Parts: sequence; C-alpha cells; structure tokens
Amino acid sequence: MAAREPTVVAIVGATATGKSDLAVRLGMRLPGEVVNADSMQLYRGMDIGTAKLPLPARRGVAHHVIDVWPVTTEASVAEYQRLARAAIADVAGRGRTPILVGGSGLYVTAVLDDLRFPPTDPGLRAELEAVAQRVGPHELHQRLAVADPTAASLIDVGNVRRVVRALEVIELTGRPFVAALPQPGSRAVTAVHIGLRLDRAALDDAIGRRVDAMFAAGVVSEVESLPQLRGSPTAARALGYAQILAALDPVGAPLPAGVWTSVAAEITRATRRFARRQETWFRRDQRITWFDADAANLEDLVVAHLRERNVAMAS
RNA sequence: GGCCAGGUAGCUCAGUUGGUACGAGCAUCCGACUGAAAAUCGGAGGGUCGGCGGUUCGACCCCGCCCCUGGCCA
Repeated sequence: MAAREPTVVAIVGATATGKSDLAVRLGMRLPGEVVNADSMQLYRGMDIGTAKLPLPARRGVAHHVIDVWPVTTEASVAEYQRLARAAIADVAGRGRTPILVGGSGLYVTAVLDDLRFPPTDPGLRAELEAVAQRVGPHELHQRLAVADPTAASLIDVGNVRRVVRALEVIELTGRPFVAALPQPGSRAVTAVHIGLRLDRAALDDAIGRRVDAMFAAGVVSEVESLPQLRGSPTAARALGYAQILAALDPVGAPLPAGVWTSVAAEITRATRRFARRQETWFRRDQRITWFDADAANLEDLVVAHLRERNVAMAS
C-alpha cells in the first residue's frame, strides 16, 4: 500500500482565467471536491462580486471553505489554514481528491507549504497602529530597526501595516520576525500544482467582461443587501465591494447619473491591477506547471498531466 | 469672420519673472509579500513642452504667422 498522504491538486492563476470552472470539471472526473483558496469567497452573501460559482454550475461537486464567515468577521490566514487543511483531510479521508482552487497567493501557500503563523494580539496591534499614527512611519520603522534589523531591512518604511505586524510578532514571541516566504521544497502536503494563464490582452478582456457581468447580475443590490458590510474589517475592502460602497457613500444624496459606468470602469482597472499582482506572486513559484487557459482541450491536457503525476483517477 | 480660453508624459492636468521639465494622478512594466493578502508597499520606463520663423549668449516660457480643440459673439 502506498503512503496514505493525500495528493492535493492545486489550481492557481489570476482572476478570471477559469479556475473555478476547470476545478468543477476535474472534480467530476477524478472524482474530487473543491477546497476554496479565494480569500473573499469565504464570506457569506458575497456571491456575485466574488464570482462564486452558482450551485447549478458546481454540477454536484462539493465545495468547502466557502461561505463560512459573516462579512463582519476579520479575515485570518491562520484560521483559513486550519479550515482548509481540515477540509483537505476530510475529503481525502473519504477517498476523494482535494482540489485547492483560488487566486489568493498567500492562502494557497499557507495550505500547501509549511507556513506557521505567529500569534496575534488585537490589543497590541491597535496600540502599535496608534503609535504609528502618532509618531509617523519613519519613527516606527526606526523601532523595528532597533528590535530586528533584518526585518527592518526587508520591509519598506512606508509599509506601516507590515512594520506593525513585525513589531507585534517580535513583542509576542520575543524573537525576530522572519519576513520571508518559504523556499520551494517546503511542501506541507503532496501537491500537483497547476496554473492557468492568459496573455495580457485576453486577461484584460476577460476581466472587463466579468465586471460587466457582475453589474448585470446585480452586484449593487448585493451590496445593498449586506448592511453589515460597510465598516467591516476585511470584507468591505474587497474589490468591487469597496468601490460600490464608496459610490453609495453620500447617504441620502442622489447618485449622479452614470455613476455605475464609472464605478465599473474603476473596478475593472483595480481588478486588472490585482491580476498583475497575482501573476507576480505565482510567477516565482517554479513548482507550478502552467497551462493556457484558453486552450480548447484544456481539460484533457490537465488530466494527462495529472496522470503523469500519478494522481489517482477514475478510469 | 471676430473675441476669449487652451494646445506640456498614453490620458487628465500642474509648472517655470526666459537659463538644463522637481512634475502629479491615472495608465504601462517590474518587484516585495508569514494572522486584513481582492490587503499593504517599493521601483522603472516614458515628454522635439502644437508647427514654422524671429528676438536673445540662451526660449517650453517673449514676438509674429500658421495649424488644432472648446466656448462666446456675429
């Protein structure tokens, strides 16, 4: 008998490249179940704007770690890591292949690699943020330079968020903050890691179409149906939601004509920018095998690849 | 036809009493990334300053003519 360690199939890539769709097709074929690795799809009620597959489109393939948080919950990679690993163990325990799908680079890394998140302390963090407000970024960065020169040299002065987090970790653990992602080879699980890519023109086009489709499907109503969203720690910052909330902001004030056209344009722009960041993140991972997302025989190519990598498959 | 405003980076616009464009935002490209990551942050490329001529040691800034755009008046 081979080792019982599960093999995870991971599908990554920029937004709008068709990851979810491919995942469902593989789910039916392996068979397998989807484990979400999209940070915003964890929120309940945020469906249209996060491009969750509607139930029928999932074709009976189970999806895990999706719709688990109310919008008021502050996101946490560490918590996500626990949920996702538990889901993977569960799926594998039932003899099925876990298919990890999503474009949140850190989330994917947190599941696949041996990432360990030091603890956090909201009070301490708030305190540090207050200090940052008071003394300014340079002074704060100075403190980090004293406490942990290495971390200070790796984190930009202007990146207050990361400076705060580094100081928080140092304070909590009494040890230096190691601000470096694990090197390839630190896999926590066995994984076949594939990426979907589109050239810039096709990607930008797909994003534009996706944003238009979201408006047509009623994202604005979706936002309005989530009164708790405004002011929420994480969910309110989600692409699309943030811009729509801003447009809706002047409470009572009549919305200028054509707002949504310009808001949609803004969201499209922001999403393209985001897609570039996703590409930058995934690009450096040499363990990913890339496939052209618009290949006509994409599914077959991927299946062939999975067979080569000895992923158990229904015949 | 006359008057006014304006023609400066791919786009929207700053700017200089004449001395090498401090340009900014957006866009583009590249990168970082360990408890908010759809977040947060860093870097780079890019301009014959509408055209021609003149004044000047020197003009994107002054003068003349021309072209283009918007508005107003006929």
